[in-house]
Amino acid sequence: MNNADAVSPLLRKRTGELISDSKALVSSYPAVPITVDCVIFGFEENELKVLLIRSDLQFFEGKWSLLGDILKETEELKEAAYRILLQRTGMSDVFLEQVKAFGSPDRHPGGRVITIAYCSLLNIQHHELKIYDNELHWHKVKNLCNMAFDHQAIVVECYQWLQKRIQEHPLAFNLLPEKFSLRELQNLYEAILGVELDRRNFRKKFFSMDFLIDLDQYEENVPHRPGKLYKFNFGKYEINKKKWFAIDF
Amino acid sequence: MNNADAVSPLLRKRTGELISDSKALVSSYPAVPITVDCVIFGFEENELKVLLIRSDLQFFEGKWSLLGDILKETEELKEAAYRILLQRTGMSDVFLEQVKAFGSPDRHPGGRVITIAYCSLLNIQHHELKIYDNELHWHKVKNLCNMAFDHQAIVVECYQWLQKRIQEHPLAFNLLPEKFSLRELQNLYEAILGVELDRRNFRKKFFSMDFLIDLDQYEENVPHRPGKLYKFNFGKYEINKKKWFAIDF
DNA sequence: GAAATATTATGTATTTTGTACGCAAAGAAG
DNA sequence: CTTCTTTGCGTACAAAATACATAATATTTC
Repeated sequence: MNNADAVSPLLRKRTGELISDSKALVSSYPAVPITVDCVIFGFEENELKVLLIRSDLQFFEGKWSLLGDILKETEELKEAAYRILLQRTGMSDVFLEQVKAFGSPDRHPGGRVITIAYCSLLNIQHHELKIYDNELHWHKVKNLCNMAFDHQAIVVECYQWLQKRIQEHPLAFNLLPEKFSLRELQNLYEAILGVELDRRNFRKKFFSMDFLIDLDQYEENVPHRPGKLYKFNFGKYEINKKKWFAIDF
Repeated sequence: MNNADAVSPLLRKRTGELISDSKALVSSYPAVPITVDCVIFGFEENELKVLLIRSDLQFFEGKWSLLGDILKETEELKEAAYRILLQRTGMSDVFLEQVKAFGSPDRHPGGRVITIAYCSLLNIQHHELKIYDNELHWHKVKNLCNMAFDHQAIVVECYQWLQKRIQEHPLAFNLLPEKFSLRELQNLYEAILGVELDRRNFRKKFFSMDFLIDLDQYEENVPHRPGKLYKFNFGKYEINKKKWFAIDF
């Protein structure tokens, strides 16, 4: 860092003269290492899960960490998040959105590091999903503990963000296979929101929105009467978003 | 920047050995200058406004810029935002929330600078509000143009964030005086959301939430029948948030 | 001071949406 | 064939959103 002679815009006296050398200005600014962390959610056995890796810092020995990396010099923030996702899961076409920047001066034991947290949603059963590193594991979001850095707080923020978002937008479908039954969809909402919903009213609500495509196919290998399978009509949703109603809580 | 020998967590080979010197690790990371930018909204003459300053970079001569500053070495992100607010407006007890990080590599002509955008809401008529710098001006959000950096995009994101938020939480009151009439409140919602609402139903909705305190005082110096003045009961809201209903759109 | 005008304040009728159930049909298991 | 579970459809009732009517109170105008 080279901030000895940095003059912040806030303290700079306005002389009427404009700053001509903006490169010199920026070089005088103190700099901070930036990382991007991905909170990758999946849904398995009726539980919301998050993908974590064992920390490779001695300081956090045995603790779990989010999947992150250093931001490259000429890389977009989102680009970095996609890069992490691709390398860790083998998947490229996944839902990804920025949630929040975390920048407490003491959040990293090695000095100040600011991280931008991204939330990602994917289908754990997807055929493209390939997790090579055996230090990677899916963890139930319900009982997280023993996490490195401020990563527990980051997961909590992303989880709350997700709870709000799935009620307002059709994000939840990213966590399911392309074809799903209404029961699977309901289980997902119940698990994420932590509530019990009435089957019949849940069904009625989704049908009234008219975004589900009836595939005229049925579940297989279920130990009960198979339910119909549906697809979400993302195209129709984009055209007429207003018909999306908030889900009960 | 000292990233010649930086090894990203993603590429680091997992040998089973843990990293003991986390300070050396962080020092090897490339670093980026960080700024915090405040999108300060106010409400005046039935219009949403944003506080801007003339850019002091020759590159952006004549263009308008958000109020921002360099992040200090041991400063919390939010702390920096409060510092900017205090120095620019003289106010310390204002609504402030992080909205998004903006980090395109080319958003600053002097080299890469990442900024964390905060949204702030204040009452333009507040007696504590003191704007010293005569390069500072309130601008209508409706017709912004000629802005420096990516600041126009940042304002747009914050505006959209605000539109969503005022429907779900009682943020709007931060833009009004402590005592306000129902008409002022409705004008505020109509201006921010860009819709027309029915007076009688708007009133009914707010009264049914039961968060407004009837002050038994009336408007003064208005050219028509004075309306009753109310205060928002933040305490009651904190206890029973569930009674907040979404406002119409 | 009376009438016209503008705005506040309150109410009601209708429609739409949410909620709580009942029950038949389809498959699985014994 | 009977029992159990789950899907799928329907209906009655309660709550909320919407549209609109009218009275009350102040200012302005003549």
